[in-house]
Amino acid sequence: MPEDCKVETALEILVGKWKPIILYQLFSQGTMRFSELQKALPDITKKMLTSQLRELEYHDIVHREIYLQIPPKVEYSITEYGMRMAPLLQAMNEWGMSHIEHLNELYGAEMQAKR
Amino acid sequence: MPEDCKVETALEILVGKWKPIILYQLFSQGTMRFSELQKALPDITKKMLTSQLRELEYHDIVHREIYLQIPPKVEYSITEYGMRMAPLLQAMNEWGMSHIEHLNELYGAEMQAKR
DNA sequence: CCGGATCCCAACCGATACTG
DNA sequence: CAGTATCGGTTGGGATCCGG
Repeated sequence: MPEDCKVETALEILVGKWKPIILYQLFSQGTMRFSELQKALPDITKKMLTSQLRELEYHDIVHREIYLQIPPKVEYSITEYGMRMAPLLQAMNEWGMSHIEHLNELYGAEMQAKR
Repeated sequence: MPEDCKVETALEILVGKWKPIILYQLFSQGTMRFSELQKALPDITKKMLTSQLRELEYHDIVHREIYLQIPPKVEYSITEYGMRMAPLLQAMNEWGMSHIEHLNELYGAEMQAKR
């Protein structure tokens, strides 16, 4: 039965213009401050960075640590549970890379995996 | 470097309100006619079914076989290349199922993995 | 420094009607 | 049967400004 397909559940968590790249940063850099994420992702607005992080936090993928001080300091990191996503992200990344090659073979290399 | 993250490439192909369930149908049923897909997905409109299938076809995941006859007959199936997505979809499905359980533990079972 | 609130636009999606 | 055309609603995301 179609209801048994939970691919969409996995997608929910990853879908969002900035989520994959945010996760990539946190996975590779470890703990990062809000401003460090901003620096790493120059084109994202504060609003988007906040909302994307909040959704990841809701799903227990990202942990938000608030330091009560002036000026404020907030650090983000991958949760222990979030670490369990690593193999999946790795698999998606590898599949994505090979798919880009495949598209180049199909349609030629003059395009860069645009759809 | 962030540009090496191709998770988004994999997402591009799966994102779309009906793509996962369409793939689920084709993977489990094999070849299906347009009308059979419509029957299996009662809430999808022809327009959406067509457009989602076209995008999957562009990415060489789905094959479209047209029979020139009256009335028309068109069959859709997973391409040989598309078959290589099976392990990834399987992994995403399993991760999704376990994540639903995890959310239930976190927030209680009164909600069904809604965000 | 780390956001929230508001407004706005573009892309996505649905309903309906029409066609080879 | 298997689509296309058109229109209109909804939602995700960006720009800007305000606040603790």
